[in-house]
Amino acid sequence: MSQDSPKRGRPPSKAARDKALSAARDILFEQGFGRLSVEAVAARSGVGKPTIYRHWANASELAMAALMAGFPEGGAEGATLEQALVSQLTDLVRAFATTRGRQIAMALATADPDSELTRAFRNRVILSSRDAGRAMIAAAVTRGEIAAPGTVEVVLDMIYGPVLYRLLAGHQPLDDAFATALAAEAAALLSRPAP
Amino acid sequence: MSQDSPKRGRPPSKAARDKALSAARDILFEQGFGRLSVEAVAARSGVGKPTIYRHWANASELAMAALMAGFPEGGAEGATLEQALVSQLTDLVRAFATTRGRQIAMALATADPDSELTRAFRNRVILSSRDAGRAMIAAAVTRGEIAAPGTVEVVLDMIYGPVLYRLLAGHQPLDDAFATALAAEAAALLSRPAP
DNA sequence: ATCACATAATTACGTTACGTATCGTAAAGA
DNA sequence: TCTTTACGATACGTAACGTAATTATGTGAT
Repeated sequence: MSQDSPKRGRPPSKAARDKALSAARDILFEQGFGRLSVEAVAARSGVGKPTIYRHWANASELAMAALMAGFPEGGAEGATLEQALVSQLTDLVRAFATTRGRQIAMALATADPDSELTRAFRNRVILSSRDAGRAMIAAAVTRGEIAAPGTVEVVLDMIYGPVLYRLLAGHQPLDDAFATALAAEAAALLSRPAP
Repeated sequence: MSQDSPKRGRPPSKAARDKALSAARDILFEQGFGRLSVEAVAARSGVGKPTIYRHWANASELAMAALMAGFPEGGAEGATLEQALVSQLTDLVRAFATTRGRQIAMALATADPDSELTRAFRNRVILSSRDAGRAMIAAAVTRGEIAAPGTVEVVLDMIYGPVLYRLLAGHQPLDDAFATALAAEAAALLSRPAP
């Protein structure tokens, strides 16, 4: 499908799209989410405002698109579950601990939850690590390293939820030490023999 | 301290403050966070705009103040750790699952993290349940119901983080069933014998 | 080559909300 | 009464919104 019309008229300029995204990213890093407006991106990039609105519905979606590019994949490697978790959670925590992290949280919270781009953003930023984690747990179960947990989805929530929690609540630091401790605690609990 | 001046001049009107808060809450529930503006609150409440700015720095702070009132306390009761957790997490999940929940997340993400009111909000909404949880775990340890976990703070993150995680990421439902499953999984993992 | 068409950039517009300043009025203590 | 402080009303300049009209430009079809 989607071979309906072999393209009539002037094609959308990938250059304009990239210039807008790049300007949005610059503004996000330099001035933060609050300063990101469609007008500012238009002014900085030289791309016309209507063109930006042709690509994204509002500033939140533009922000998400800009933040999505260059976000690390969720995968990780390691011989044991704990090693794999440490590696993955360290990457994740580092990505969130930068200025980018709070901006991502803002974009997530602000954006329309049902939007197409919001879903893509969640898949890329939130759920990819989660999927990798699901595979890691399955592998550990097959290895006999841990017993199968009662509800895998809930266990995944317990592993990845804390990262967002610390970012938003800010009650405790979000750093490498936390990533290590979280991986260790999760692995330790899961490694205990099931009754 | 703070007996500096035994009050000169016209005292701030508690009535005006309450009217503004109540109007803000109404707008939040009827139209959501995006529609909450200082102007709208002023128009709806009859309170002057400058008066509102005298009380709160911006719309986010006003929203937090409005949301803070009427949020459930974090406490919970139960003979076993799991029972207490089920009760507490059900309350928490219900509070977040309503429209209010997403608005709270938005206010949290949007507001200045260092603001005075933001800290108060976090204490009230986020950390009170966490503190109750810490007590519940300590009690369960003393009862011999569970072994002492490696890092209590991390375990608390693993219990309460998932709620915010599901709210923001939206990958899985945030409902009573989830509260029950989360409590069960946490209690089951903690109840396993330490190696 | 020329036509039809979709997109580009520019410009302008009406709207909403911002946060501040000024004003005269109202309520308290001195 | 006088002083002080907060009140409501109003007005202001600024910023950004999202849309429309316009002209220019690049591409496939005729």
